[in-house]
Amino acid sequence: MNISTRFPVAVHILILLSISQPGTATSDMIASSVNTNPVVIRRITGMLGRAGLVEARAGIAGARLKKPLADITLLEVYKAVNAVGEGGLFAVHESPNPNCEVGRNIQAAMNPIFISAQRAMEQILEQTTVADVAGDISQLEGIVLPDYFAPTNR
Amino acid sequence: MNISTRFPVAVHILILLSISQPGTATSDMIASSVNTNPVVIRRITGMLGRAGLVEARAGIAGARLKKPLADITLLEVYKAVNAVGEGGLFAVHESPNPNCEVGRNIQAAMNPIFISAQRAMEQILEQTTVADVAGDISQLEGIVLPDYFAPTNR
DNA sequence: ATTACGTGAAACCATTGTAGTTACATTAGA
DNA sequence: TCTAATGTAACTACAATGGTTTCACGTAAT
Repeated sequence: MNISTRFPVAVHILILLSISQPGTATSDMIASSVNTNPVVIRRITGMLGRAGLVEARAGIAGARLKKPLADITLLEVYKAVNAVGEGGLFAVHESPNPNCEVGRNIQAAMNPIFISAQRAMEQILEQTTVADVAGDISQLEGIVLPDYFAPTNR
Repeated sequence: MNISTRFPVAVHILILLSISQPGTATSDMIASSVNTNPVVIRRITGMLGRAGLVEARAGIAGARLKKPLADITLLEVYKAVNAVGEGGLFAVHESPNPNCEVGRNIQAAMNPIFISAQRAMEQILEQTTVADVAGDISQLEGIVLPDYFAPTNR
């Protein structure tokens, strides 16, 4: 299995919000860029709102960023959309046999490795901001974007 | 979503195979330690066999390790059981709108980050062998196991 | 040879997460 | 008031996972 597309879609949404004139990035408009249904966009925008990354109010077109993109790491977005569920990235097999020496210790033995592997992955996401991604896009386009898209410390 | 339990179960299987007398670790016996169905064990053992980590033959009880546990990294096991599917750890939203500057570049912009995040996670798995896990188990048990369980370079 | 045991594999099912879709109440603003 | 947009619930389709049954086949012991 792999990590939900909510994650890249959320990044897509944030970038669109930042480059759009206020009130123009409706869920319909965003959906046509992402190529999905507006309700999917509203669901994800809602998660971003609950995480404090954007502010969206019913009836008002277009959500508003609550932070500049340069202050939003990919890790924040990833967590906002619950990209990896409760139990962590790695699933464990439940209730192995406590009467077997392997069964009763395997989870304790593997857990630290799972934790550090997941953290290693998340640390990469933490080192990049959404502004970095937007900057890469503008480079790919050969377009000059405002200052706040300047790449950070990569 | 999270990574399949096939991964920890496969590690469990390998350790059981190594500490069992030859021919005693049947899929039934392993299943009772893992607490699942014997067919699930055979399915996973089959994947380990196709990856060259064990050798199992129909009619012969218990698979045989083809390498010492100290020579099997967790990454090898993880790949053997196809813990992360074809598309990689991170899913991308398909066919975003090519008429939008964000839509037509978002994948190219995010892909390198996805790649390196996944690789960071996998590198942790590569640094640990199944023998290390077995060694941790024996430590938790306070049991002394044969030399080939000695922890490697952690 | 027959029998018992174990593996390999196919087939089926229930569960879960994801994403798409429809429908509708609610809110802001012209 | 009317329009447009959001928030949310509900339903659907689909895929991956893991459990289960069933059966053919291989091995080994009697």
